[in-house]
Amino acid sequence: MALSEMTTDAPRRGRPRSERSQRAILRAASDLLLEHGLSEISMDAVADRAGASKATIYRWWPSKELLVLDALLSEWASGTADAVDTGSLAGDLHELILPWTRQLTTKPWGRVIAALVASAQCDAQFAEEYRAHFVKLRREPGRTALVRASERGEIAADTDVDAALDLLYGPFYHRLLHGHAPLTERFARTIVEYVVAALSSPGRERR
Amino acid sequence: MALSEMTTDAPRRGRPRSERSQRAILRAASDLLLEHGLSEISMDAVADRAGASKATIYRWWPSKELLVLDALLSEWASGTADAVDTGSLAGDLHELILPWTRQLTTKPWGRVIAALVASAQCDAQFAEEYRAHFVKLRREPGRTALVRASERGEIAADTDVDAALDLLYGPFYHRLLHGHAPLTERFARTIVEYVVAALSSPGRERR
Amino acid sequence: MALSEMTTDAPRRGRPRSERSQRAILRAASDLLLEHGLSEISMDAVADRAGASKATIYRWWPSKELLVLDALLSEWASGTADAVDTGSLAGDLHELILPWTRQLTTKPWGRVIAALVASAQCDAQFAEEYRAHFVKLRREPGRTALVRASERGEIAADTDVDAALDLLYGPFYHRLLHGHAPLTERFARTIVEYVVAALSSPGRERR
Amino acid sequence: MALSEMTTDAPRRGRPRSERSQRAILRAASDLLLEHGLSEISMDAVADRAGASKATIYRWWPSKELLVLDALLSEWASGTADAVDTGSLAGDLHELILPWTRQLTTKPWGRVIAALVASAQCDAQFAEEYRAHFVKLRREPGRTALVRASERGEIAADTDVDAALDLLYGPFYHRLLHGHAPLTERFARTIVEYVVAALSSPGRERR
DNA sequence: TCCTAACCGAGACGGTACGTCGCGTCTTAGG
DNA sequence: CCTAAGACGCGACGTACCGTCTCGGTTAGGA
Repeated sequence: MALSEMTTDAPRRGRPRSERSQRAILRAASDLLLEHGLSEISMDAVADRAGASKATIYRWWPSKELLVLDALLSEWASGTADAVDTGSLAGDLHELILPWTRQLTTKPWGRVIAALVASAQCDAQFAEEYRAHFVKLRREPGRTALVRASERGEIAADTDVDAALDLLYGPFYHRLLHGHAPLTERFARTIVEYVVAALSSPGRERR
Repeated sequence: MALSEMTTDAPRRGRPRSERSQRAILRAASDLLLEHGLSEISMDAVADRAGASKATIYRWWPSKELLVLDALLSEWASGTADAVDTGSLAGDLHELILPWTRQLTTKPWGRVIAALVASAQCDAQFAEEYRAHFVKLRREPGRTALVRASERGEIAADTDVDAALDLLYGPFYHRLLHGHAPLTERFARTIVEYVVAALSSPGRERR
Repeated sequence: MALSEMTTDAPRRGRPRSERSQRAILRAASDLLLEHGLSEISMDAVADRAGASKATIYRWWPSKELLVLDALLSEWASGTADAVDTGSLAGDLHELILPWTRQLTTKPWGRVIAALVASAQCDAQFAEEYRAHFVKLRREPGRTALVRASERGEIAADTDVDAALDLLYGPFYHRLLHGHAPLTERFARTIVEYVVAALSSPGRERR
Repeated sequence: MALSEMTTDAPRRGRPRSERSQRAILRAASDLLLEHGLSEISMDAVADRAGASKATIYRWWPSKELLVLDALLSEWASGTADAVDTGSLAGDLHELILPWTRQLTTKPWGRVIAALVASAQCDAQFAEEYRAHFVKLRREPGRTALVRASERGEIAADTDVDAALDLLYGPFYHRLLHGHAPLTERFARTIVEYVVAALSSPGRERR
């Protein structure tokens, strides 16, 4: 509902928007998304399953991609989980990464995200929307943790934070999207360990 | 041509396959791919531009995805570039990564690859084909370099090679697919540096 | 419109069928039919000329044959011309046959009908539809005239009415479909004369 | 074989035409014709079933229609049956009509002929070929019989022979092509009887 | 005994049309 | 003003035939 809510201050006249339809549409989209790929689901099918009309969907969501993005967000409504300060970089990153990977692997969201990533390639506007809600949302807490670690002197002051964030998140997206190996908890711990080691390497510190 | 070539030893009967058509089709696919996204290009358009008939395309490529994969491979025909032994892990990884990122950034292949990644989510067979030709092809030289580094004692013997490879390649795919930051040479150098630092960290070695 | 109209009493929901499209499609079909043979016209061409979409055509007519049949009927909408009672068999048959042959010869319907006849050979359902709307529609007034003549004693009571109707209509269809000779008014008069002679022959009456 | 035989006097060099293929093709065409309609059979299917190549078919028959016509003629190779002089018009017509209707009804040739008739509508050259081999072939003996009857004084000297032939054959083609009633022997006898009555009607003679 | 012309099968080729499906828009009636 | 229903124009899908075109082989007569 995050995306389709355009809060106008005007005291809306006429029949109000049906919450029932809205929920049914997002639910239908989510369900179909887990069964098929984004390109395999049709607006007709969503409308059908939701018992809604296509016109109603298009009235509130300008495209299939944004509908799906909204459906995804409404499924993951919780979970922003502002960075907890555990006192160490390793601890902070664990707190960020482990719940996130668990969320990613409970259901086949990988293909949904992959499809959104693909859609984003041809639609700059949607790309921005997607990045704002998916990528940055996760990176910002990570950035906070890195800055804290830098202030504590745990990592170098001249650390390339953006590259470091890519070093952290990249491996997960890589496995999620390419599927060449599973996204296990063990893998998550290993990556966090490597990232911490990379950034806190004495060799770098001395430079 | 890698994919559509099924070398049968049997003495081919009937009219032989037209190499001209084959090339024209792959070229048309490549060209269109650089102009539009995978989902925006139609088989009709490819056939039209290639001066071929749709039937001919479907005779040799079972799906748009495999055609596009083939087109991509034929564009990048060269470039496997077996791992050069420079004597150091950092040198080896540079030799692998820098030419590859240069190749990725000369043309807008990002969206093509993203679309292929998306397609792979819903088609296990294509996913395997894609991974074999795109992902593994790049990982194997990296694996070789890591094994050499391990044998030289440059990195720990118990290094998780698969995770390390994801640590190396993940950040590049991340930026390529999400587009939140550019794939610069500077970025490549930084990531290689971090990866080397992560694996050769004295803290790890002593353990 | 006769064929594609399924009058349901239910209070029609949703957007109503577009009469404009319907008319344009039938018109396009008629026009193309007069220029080419049934097998030369394509649904694409009909859709194009009608400014309609193929889906709309297929929504209302299950096959090209039924569309063409409908187009033909809508062109000949009038003209059933219930048998007029002129007091004599010869007069009645003239009233039936002459306007009909004029209708048949004003435009090149011959090849259209021939094509429909051919199509009917392979599709029993369409054959029935065709016969009901084309053949029987004309035979019934003829049958009425014959029965009247029989009641008047003009022809034998034991006349084989079906054979007599074939004797009457067969020669016209023969020339129409085979084209070995023209369907002139003179020919029509001659056939009617022969048929009346055949049925009212004293030789037969006495038997 | 009648149609595809262009007897050149030149002493053909090279490999002679394969009679085996020719027979197989005609047989395949006949078989498929009895199972499906002309428009349902494809040259590919004929080639396949005959174990021949499409090129071979097109080398000898310029179109599907002419191939089918040839196949039909080769099935009915015999049967021209020059008019027998029985001494009476009724007898002569019986001799002509009864064997012919028997031939027409033994197998579902009706639809084949109907399809040829339809094809003839759009191809004047084929139409002529068809009429020459199918229609005229039957009409000529009929014409002979009528002329004899006229000379004997059995029918009027001013009889319109062409119309009379249409009166005779039309009803059969009508039932054959429209299928509204069966082509029984009883029907044949009735039509012949009516035709004789029509032509020999005293009313006409005296006029 | 070769040579070579004409045939043969197999099967790929550029096309055209098929009938279906999904898109995003529209036009109804009704809450 | 919103909703469900559903028809609309559009355009791509993957398939089936069309008639043509190479191929490698085969089968004759003439050299």
